[in-house]
Amino acid sequence: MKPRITDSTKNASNTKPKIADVAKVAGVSPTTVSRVLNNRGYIGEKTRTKVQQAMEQLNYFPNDIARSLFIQKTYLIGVIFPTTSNPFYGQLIFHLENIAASMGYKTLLCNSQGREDKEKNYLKMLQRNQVDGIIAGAHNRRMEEYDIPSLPVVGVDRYLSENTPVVSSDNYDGGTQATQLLVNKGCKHIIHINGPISLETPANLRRKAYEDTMRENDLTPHTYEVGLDDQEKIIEKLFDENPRVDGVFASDDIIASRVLREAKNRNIDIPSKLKVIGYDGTETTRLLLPELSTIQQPIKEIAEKTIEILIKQINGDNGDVQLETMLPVTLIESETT
Amino acid sequence: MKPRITDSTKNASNTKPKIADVAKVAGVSPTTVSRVLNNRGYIGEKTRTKVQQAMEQLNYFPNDIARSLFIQKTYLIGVIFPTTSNPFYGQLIFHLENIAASMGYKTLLCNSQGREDKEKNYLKMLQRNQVDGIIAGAHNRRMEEYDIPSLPVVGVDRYLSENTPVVSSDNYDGGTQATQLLVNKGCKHIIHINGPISLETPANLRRKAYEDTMRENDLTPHTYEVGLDDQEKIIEKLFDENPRVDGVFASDDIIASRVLREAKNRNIDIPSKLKVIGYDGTETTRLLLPELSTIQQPIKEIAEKTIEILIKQINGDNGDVQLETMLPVTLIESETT
DNA sequence: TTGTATGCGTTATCAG
DNA sequence: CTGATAACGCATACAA
Repeated sequence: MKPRITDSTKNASNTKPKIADVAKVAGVSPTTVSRVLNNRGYIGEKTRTKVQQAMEQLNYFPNDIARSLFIQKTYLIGVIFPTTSNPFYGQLIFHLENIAASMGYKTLLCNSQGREDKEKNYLKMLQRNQVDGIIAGAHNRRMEEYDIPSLPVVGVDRYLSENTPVVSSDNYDGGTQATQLLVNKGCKHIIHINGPISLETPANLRRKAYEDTMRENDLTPHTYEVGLDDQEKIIEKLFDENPRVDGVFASDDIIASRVLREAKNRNIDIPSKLKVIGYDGTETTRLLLPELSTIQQPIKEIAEKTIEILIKQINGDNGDVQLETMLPVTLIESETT
Repeated sequence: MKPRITDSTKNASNTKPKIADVAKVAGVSPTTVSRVLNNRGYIGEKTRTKVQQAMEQLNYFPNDIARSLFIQKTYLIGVIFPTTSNPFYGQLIFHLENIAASMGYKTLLCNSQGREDKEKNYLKMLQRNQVDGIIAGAHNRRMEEYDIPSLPVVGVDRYLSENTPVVSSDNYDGGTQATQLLVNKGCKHIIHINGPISLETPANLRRKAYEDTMRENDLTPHTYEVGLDDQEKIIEKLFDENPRVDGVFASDDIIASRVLREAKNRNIDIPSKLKVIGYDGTETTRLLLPELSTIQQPIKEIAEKTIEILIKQINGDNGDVQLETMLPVTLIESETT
């Protein structure tokens, strides 16, 4: 009952055809084949079609490895982030790959999991693979490993090293809008939750904006720092230590969702007793937790700007790349405020 | 105030050092350098250290492109899925890349967005790049394009072509468990929501299991088909047409979350009036929507098995690869049932 | 308009 | 134990 495997007429021999094979079939020289492949120089119409037919017949695919070796360019970019599993990075990487592909670049994916050793290994791997550029938003502190001579690098929401361009959302404005919204809604005891301040990231501006806005409104700022694995514990502590808390600005939507959960556990009504606002506003979060108010990052625009700057650098236009780009955020007011 | 850029002592010239450069510095032949690089053949201890020092000094990185060209192997695998933005694919791709990396393979990322034209382009791109293998779970129907002579391919939850191995969760068992749970909880009017049946995917077994289980319990199965863009509309229709519905088995958690939302809009209490169960159980869903009961796929195990089969094929062990692998699911009972 | 020869950086073969 | 040489598949300078 198994369907028999029909003999493919495409390619009798099992080795991949190369330019020389195409040339032989078409009755021309390898150079000519290369010419029709790249539309370079003058070629007769008849020879062109002859060659194209030969390529069809042999099911020929150009070998980009050999080509890369010769032209000294791979059209490969490395993309290093903690994990595609996270909705923000997943969506960001989707757009990065998508835009890169539309410009002829291919994406080598690296999930560093926030581990410095992995990140360094990936960096070496990418260099061995002769990538044309690197996009990263992955690690803890500045790494001199990112100072690679003549290898363009762009950071997303992370300062990678001196002189490495960074693209991010307008974190200060986002932090201000989030905090001010809670204030406007009458919250008096507003707490901020953020990642460790030791991470040198533009996202720290969210915290600064929070603190500034609190002070401008004669309120006392209070920030809790969380890591990746201690979020639940810290949030419990937050509630234990601050029974009067009536507003929380979480630096991302995952943390915000954990706050909502803990509030539910404690029978604290949202939003009458406690208002919560997050940050990111990914598609997935909007879908699964639409009731969460949040500051939405312009993820697609961040990706576009990042690729634009990277490719500008790859092409040697180093003159007019700005070191820091901040894109506008959008306040999404929903049911938790 | 700008910090001055300290002259790097690593590499004065701006061109990447190659084996010949290392050889020159170490005072040996390129062959010898290659030998210490690959630990091949016999090498004197002194020459080895001499060479290693030279590599350090020049900050030498082997050129994997050139190496690939010679050894006829790239250690590259192509990964084609609709989008990393989706929590299920994001998590799956994370594990795939992670495991591949641990085995020395690099991942070329392709987001096909469910579009056949994009998928075909990616397939060509991957072949031009001489990938050693392809993992895909991306498209609508079988494509003969996946029948590539001597290029290993493994599908995840998708039948790609005859003779292409597939790895998936045990969809039939998952569908049975989900449906039976609703039945056990007393639901009489259980509706199933699934993707178009025209997709030739093992996930269709979820539907079959639902239908079989319903009949075994003397209930009438009723399935609504949704695409990517019409989910909200179809779900509204479902409620309009079935006022007595008291149970919904959605074929993924995103759909399930939309059902929950619509139920809320209509003031239908969950779970007393309506019970809902989804499918996937990704980290993100569990985090953002923990109240949702679901059938959890063993995503990491799926990734492991997929890579195992792919690499087995890459290594030419074609004998004992099974065409279809189904991994066990886990019922997560939460608050929506 | 087309063909010949060379080299991209690496490794394997074979000789010393 | 080490070195010279050819070849992987391709694209360019140069020749015809």
